[in-house]
Amino acid sequence: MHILISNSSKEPIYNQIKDQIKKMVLSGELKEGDVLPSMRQLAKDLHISVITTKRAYEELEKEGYIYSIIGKGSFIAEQNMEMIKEKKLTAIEEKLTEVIANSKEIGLSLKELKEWMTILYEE
Amino acid sequence: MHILISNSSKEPIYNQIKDQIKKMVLSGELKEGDVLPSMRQLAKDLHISVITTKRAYEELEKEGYIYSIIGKGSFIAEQNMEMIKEKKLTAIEEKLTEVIANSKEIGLSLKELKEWMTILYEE
DNA sequence: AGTTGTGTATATAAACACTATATACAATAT
DNA sequence: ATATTGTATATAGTGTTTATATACACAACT
Repeated sequence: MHILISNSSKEPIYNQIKDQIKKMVLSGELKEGDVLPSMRQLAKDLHISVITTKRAYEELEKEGYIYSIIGKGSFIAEQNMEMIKEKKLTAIEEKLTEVIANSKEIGLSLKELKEWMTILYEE
Repeated sequence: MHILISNSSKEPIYNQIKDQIKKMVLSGELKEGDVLPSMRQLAKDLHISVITTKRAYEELEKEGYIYSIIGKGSFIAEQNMEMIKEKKLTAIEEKLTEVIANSKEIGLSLKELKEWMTILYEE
């Protein structure tokens, strides 16, 4: 369970924490039931305030990645992969719809759009 | 040339002005060379500061909708379709990049993405 | 030339949002 | 009981956004 933060990064600390934990969940490095460092411990390790780790964990909980229990600790939540996927798919569809609307406005063909996407995908 | 502002709106004043002028340009109500109210006159009419009208006009100029000449006034610019296209292309690229990032996270392949896009495009 | 009407630049104020914090409170484990 | 866990409240520091006053620069018109 290694979390690093960069003070020079423009990303806020709580976000750096969130991203790293999310990544570990998505990669399978962390699995359902796994214990996370306590807010206080993590705060001590990173030399930041408890409130900041609290914020990171709180948002991760809202997004369904972890859950916390007073007196016990914080844990990786049931991997509701389907749910996460669903959310991302919805987001993708929304953006894709906008992209297509914009493309049609300026007469960008489906073929051109696909070619562009291929280039971006492979970068 | 009627511009109205709402003080209760959450939209900033300079943006309300911008949007209304843009709309008139895009609808054809205002055409190349048409004279806009002077910054001072508009400020007086709307009971706001010149700096605010200045900001609206300034941004409209940056976006290519109008141009201003010291001592003369502000005018509707040549309708530069190319420029508008360029902007849309940039917007498309940004969204497409996000779409691809999201797709990779959940393992959506380029092929699947293309198929999806085809469906959305043809709807 | 002088006056008036244009747009412009600088420095500032006020409101708001965001990030991070200290400190005290509440529940659980031992 | 005591230590360890998460939680709630109130606050400080920072940066961004919105709007302003005031003085400057250029052009048109007597």
